[in-house]
Amino acid sequence: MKRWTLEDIGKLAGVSRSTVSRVINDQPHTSPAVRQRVEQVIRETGYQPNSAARSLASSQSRILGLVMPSILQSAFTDPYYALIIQAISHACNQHDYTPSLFLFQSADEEAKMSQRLASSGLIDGLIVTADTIDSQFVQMIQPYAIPFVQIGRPLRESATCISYVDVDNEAGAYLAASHLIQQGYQRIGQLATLHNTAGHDRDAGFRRALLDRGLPIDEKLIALSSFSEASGYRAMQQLLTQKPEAVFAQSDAIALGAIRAIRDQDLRVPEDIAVVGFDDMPLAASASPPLTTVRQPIARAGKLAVETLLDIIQTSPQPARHIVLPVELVIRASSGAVS
Amino acid sequence: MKRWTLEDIGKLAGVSRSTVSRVINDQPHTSPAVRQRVEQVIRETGYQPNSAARSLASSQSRILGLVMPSILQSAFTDPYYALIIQAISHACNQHDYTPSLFLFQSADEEAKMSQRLASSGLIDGLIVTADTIDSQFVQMIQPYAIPFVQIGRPLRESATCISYVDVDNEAGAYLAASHLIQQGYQRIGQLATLHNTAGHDRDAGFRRALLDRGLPIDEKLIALSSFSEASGYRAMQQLLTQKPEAVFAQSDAIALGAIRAIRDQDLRVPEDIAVVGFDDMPLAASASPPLTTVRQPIARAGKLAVETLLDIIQTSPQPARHIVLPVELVIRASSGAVS
DNA sequence: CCAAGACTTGGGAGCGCTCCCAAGCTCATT
DNA sequence: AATGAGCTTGGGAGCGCTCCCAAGTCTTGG
Repeated sequence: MKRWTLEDIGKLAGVSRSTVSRVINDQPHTSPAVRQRVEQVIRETGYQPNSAARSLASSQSRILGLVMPSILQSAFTDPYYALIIQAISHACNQHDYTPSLFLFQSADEEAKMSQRLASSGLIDGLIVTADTIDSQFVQMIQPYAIPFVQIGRPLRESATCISYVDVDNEAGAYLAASHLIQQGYQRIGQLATLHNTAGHDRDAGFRRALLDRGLPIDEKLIALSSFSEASGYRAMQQLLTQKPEAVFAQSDAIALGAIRAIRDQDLRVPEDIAVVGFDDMPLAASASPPLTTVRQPIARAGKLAVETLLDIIQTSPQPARHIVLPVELVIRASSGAVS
Repeated sequence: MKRWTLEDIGKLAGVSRSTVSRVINDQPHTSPAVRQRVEQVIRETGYQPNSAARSLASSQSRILGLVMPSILQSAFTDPYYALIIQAISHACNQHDYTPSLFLFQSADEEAKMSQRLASSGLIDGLIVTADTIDSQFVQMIQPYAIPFVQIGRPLRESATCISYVDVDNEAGAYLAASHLIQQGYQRIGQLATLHNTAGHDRDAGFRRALLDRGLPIDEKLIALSSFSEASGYRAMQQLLTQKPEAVFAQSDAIALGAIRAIRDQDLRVPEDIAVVGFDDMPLAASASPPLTTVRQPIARAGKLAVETLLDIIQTSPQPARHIVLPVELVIRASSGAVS
């Protein structure tokens, strides 16, 4: 299969390479007849412009990088990441950008790669999933001019100058806890994680709902987990000693682990203990019983992250963009509600 | 942050750009003293070579593409894909290649992109997860010179000229079914998928084990599923009407769905029905009960796919490489074994 | 009719690097 | 002493494209 160049196509169509370039880049100032002739030759030859030459001449690669810092490594099988990656990939396809992936195994690797990602011209911009409390990656790339968007809220101290796309975690947890309270439950536990800002915000929303409804906050009803099914199982086993009537789990994976722990004690969901999750993963609706959960618009977040990044690349970095997407409560059987 | 060029670094170090190029590319014929001087200037300036210029001049991008055809779209949250992607990404990092991702939404998109992927110089090679029966993507790129490796066995007709990395699915299913037979079970069901070659091979191994041990194959004990937990649940519900004593599920996700269906009927695993899966996903060991399963070396497969592709890129496409990785049976509680 | 502006086209130059060959120096062998 | 081989260094050229400006043609308004 022959590699054609602009010059080749120009000769075949009887025009210059400049004209061919104008045609493939949809620029004005080419007559319709000439345009048609060039497009015909392109179709017949299967010509594809050389990516490296385009990048070098135009100073942009049309490649976006998706970065996952090393501390997310063990959580990577959580469906949340598959859904985010899928949404980002599809959005890139829509906009004629290529997504590339940077999954790091160590902080050293991150330090080594950050400079190269920011300076080599390999990528036009970055999407960073870095709402974890102790990730340094964003700090490392900030001195450079490379455009980036964070998925998840940054810490408050740096939030003003960092563009991010987040979901309203606090409101979601508030909805979940309020729903359980409205169902009449008083001893409401939480399976919480404090590794990232999402975890903190969900914890805050849970606490606010209890306070707003005049319920006391019993710290013994809050067990720490990480965002995995197995970790949720262990945390729920611990929480069962406190005899909660209901439990809010900060993610669906945690919720499924909690359900498994409850059933392993021959208790029933929701008859003995009601459960609410957060995410509305594909698995939630088909769980036993179907899971009441807070739906976060993951696909939408991924899409918006790409679009926000392209906006930054194409217009200007300032002002920083802060997008917080609404969540909604999806009531199914696990909370004992009659829906 | 200034963008430095080879010329800049050469001037600062008092050498030509050719010498700087030789230093950053680890080429011989540069004196140690000069090398050191250049490296010092590089450290002080933070110089990063421009990727597009390198690609254009050297005719290689050092970017590998990972392709997932559109029919895998709905299965993408299966942890198998996260693990494969993670392994591929890490192997790319080790070899100083950048992974890029092509998740397609339609066959049209695939057709449109195949030519560009194969011809634009954007990527040096492709890894294709395309063992599904009706994927056309591999056929579309074959006329081009682009190096590629398939993950999963191709159909027999095209197997000789396509390089692939697979696991021994047939042997794995044989082990699983044999284990159940050795436990004394006679009415052994299967939750099967026939969408891809892995599914076919696992079905073949299951059948061969039964035949080898003189057990009849009862087609009513084989229910069709796809590779998801929910689909496994539904298929198991169907299979329960046939009263199996044990069941081999072609993946861990299917097995977890089967376990849930069994428990929803107030039956116990393994006391009432034994279950064996395939994959050894992170979830398998921590399931209730811990899942007996066939471990496939996903991380190893992903790594080998990258290394095989680099070998093809760096040496030659022929002969095609066929790598089949061994699997192993991991005995836990779900099959009723005393381990 | 003339001048100015808009449209169309082509060619020079540059983007930042790698590849390749020429030139110079040093060392070893005859 | 002369010659050849090996090492080191530098500069020309090219990779394939985009950007920019010059030149030519056509249209419109005064």
